[in-house]
Amino acid sequence: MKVATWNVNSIRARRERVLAWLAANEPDVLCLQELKTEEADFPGEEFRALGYEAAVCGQRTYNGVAILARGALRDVERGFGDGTDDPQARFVAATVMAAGTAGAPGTGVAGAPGEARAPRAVGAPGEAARGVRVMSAYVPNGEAVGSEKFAYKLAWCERLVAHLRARVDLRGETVLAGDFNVAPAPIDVHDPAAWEGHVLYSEAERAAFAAIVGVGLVDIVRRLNPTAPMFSWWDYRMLAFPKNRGLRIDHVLVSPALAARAQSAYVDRAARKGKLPSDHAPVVVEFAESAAVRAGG
DNA sequence: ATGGCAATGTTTCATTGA
Repeated sequence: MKVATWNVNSIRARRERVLAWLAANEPDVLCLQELKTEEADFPGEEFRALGYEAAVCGQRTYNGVAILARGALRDVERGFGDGTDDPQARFVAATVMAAGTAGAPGTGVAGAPGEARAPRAVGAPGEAARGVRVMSAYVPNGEAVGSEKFAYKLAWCERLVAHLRARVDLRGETVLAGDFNVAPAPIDVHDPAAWEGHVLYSEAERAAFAAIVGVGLVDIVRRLNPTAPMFSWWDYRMLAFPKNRGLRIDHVLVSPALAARAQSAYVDRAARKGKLPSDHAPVVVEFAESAAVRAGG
């Protein structure tokens, strides 16, 4: 199973780039952030033609998140459902059925490049019954430390923690992926001394991120890559990308059951290149097939 | 301390992002 997350900075502006990336990389799950689009304008049919179902929590102009997956999506939840009446579209969850049980690149199950295909059937019975719970999150930017938006960011993270504790089964196979807008440690910042105390790399934000992980999740990209920076975002300005002045702010957090199956993780820097890229690159994690699937169901 | 780049709607500039 291959799972990815990508802040695309407008799905309408990045539609062709995302479609091409899906066709070339064939992840089982892709979490998207910053759609900047209502669900009605989300290009769902084009993703369906590539074999992906979509769960979308959209919004005009700002925010917006989605989950794309090969195979059926069940129990879609938009927002935290915590009664705060928050209009910002920053969280969507869905259960992906039998992700990764078939259709890996080269198997031919997914069809020839460019060939329209329906979502593939579920695989092993045990896997299909259980599924993988996937959450796509777009943590607020926070604008500046001490600002009103910064307070909203910290409060939003507390709401996320409450949601994870109350509503998510972390004993199962669970993925929380997205743009967290927090660099957790010095290794995640190109110049930690310069960034210290600024938004994205302040003590309060690092504590908020630690609290999210602390519910019982694993920062699997860092666990699999203990010494590499793994930057996922570079400023559009100042030649930040060619100079590799980046931050690791997009994360894939997984439950222990899934962490045990994780094999590799990487940032696809190639997707940040070329004309009109997003300022974020996709973060990808690959998992071994579950024991039930390896055994043939 | 500032601006630099990009997308969007409020469109010939302001807002937001990170």
